[in-house]
Amino acid sequence: MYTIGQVSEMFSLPVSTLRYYDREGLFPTLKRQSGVRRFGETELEALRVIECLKASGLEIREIRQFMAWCEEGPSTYAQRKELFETRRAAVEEELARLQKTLDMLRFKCWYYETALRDGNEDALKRAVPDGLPSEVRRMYDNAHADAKKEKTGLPNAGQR
Amino acid sequence: MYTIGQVSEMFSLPVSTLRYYDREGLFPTLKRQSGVRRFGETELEALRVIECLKASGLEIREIRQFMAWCEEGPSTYAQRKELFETRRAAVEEELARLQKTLDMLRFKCWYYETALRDGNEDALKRAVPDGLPSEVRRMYDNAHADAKKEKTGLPNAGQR
DNA sequence: ATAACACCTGAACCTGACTTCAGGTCAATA
DNA sequence: TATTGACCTGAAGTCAGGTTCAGGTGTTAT
Repeated sequence: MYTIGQVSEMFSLPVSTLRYYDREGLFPTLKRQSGVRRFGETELEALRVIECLKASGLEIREIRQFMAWCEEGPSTYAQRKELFETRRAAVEEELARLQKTLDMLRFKCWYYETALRDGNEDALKRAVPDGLPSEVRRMYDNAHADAKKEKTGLPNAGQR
Repeated sequence: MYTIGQVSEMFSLPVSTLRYYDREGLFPTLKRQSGVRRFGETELEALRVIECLKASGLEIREIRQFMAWCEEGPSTYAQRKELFETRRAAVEEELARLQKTLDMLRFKCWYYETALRDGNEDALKRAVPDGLPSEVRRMYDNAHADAKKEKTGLPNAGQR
């Protein structure tokens, strides 16, 4: 059993955030000893799942819903499974999106390396996009290909 | 040359967002004809870069800084290059983080598929983690390996 | 016993990124 | 000519996800 301070250390999360999660109903099974929260294995695993679902783009209130389903028992297996399948698809899309972002960034890195060497963008501006080295051209093309974007609900896939 | 409405269509962004970006100084070269914004190729490319930098975790004010550097000419090549290199590293880390998230999600999908088939979690709870099929075990282990997290500044890597 | 320390609460506050609102301009069509 | 539709502005509002604050409790080292 751990105190809030220990859990804060273990997960590198501010104590205030853990209290906020609790207030939001993310630890339905959390117990107290004379007012003090005691975190057990259940809560640690819950926290892992919370971080995972948050990274997958879920909002706090939806995570609370999931935790409520867990409390309800076997009758909600189907909903929980569906939730994770939806999240998996969302994260797979997000990965593809980030790959594209990465190609744009790599292209820009190459671009400014070259500009810095040349001292200006003159040759560069003439070369883009048809006179680019083939590997650079690949990045450029991938970065500029606009895929129809779907809203997958990944508002916070990164973490502060 | 395009109107704000056309650009809104092309990028699937609300008109209000484009005006907000303009207000925030993200289109330093944007011209107007009798009060009406006219977006040219420069602005479209700027918008592509904005979306890329946003996806990489940059805040609006830092994107504005970058746009200002672009206006300043060759003397800022080094800063711009460094910015993109930092962003590339951040996105590479984020990709790794998302991969781990994905393994957790895949594990949970398998878990609830099994629970749904069994009607309960009894056998499952006994199997985790040592009695898991090897592929599932791999996901579980990767998902539960805690890497030291660095703050890479990717607060909004997903998009609404 | 008194100070230090880690915990507690409810309420107010903060931030970033938009969005909405109220009121107005302008060009083209019915 | 009058109405429609797309544009404009500055200011205020919204929302999620925390964080901070003021004041209080309880257990352990000096």
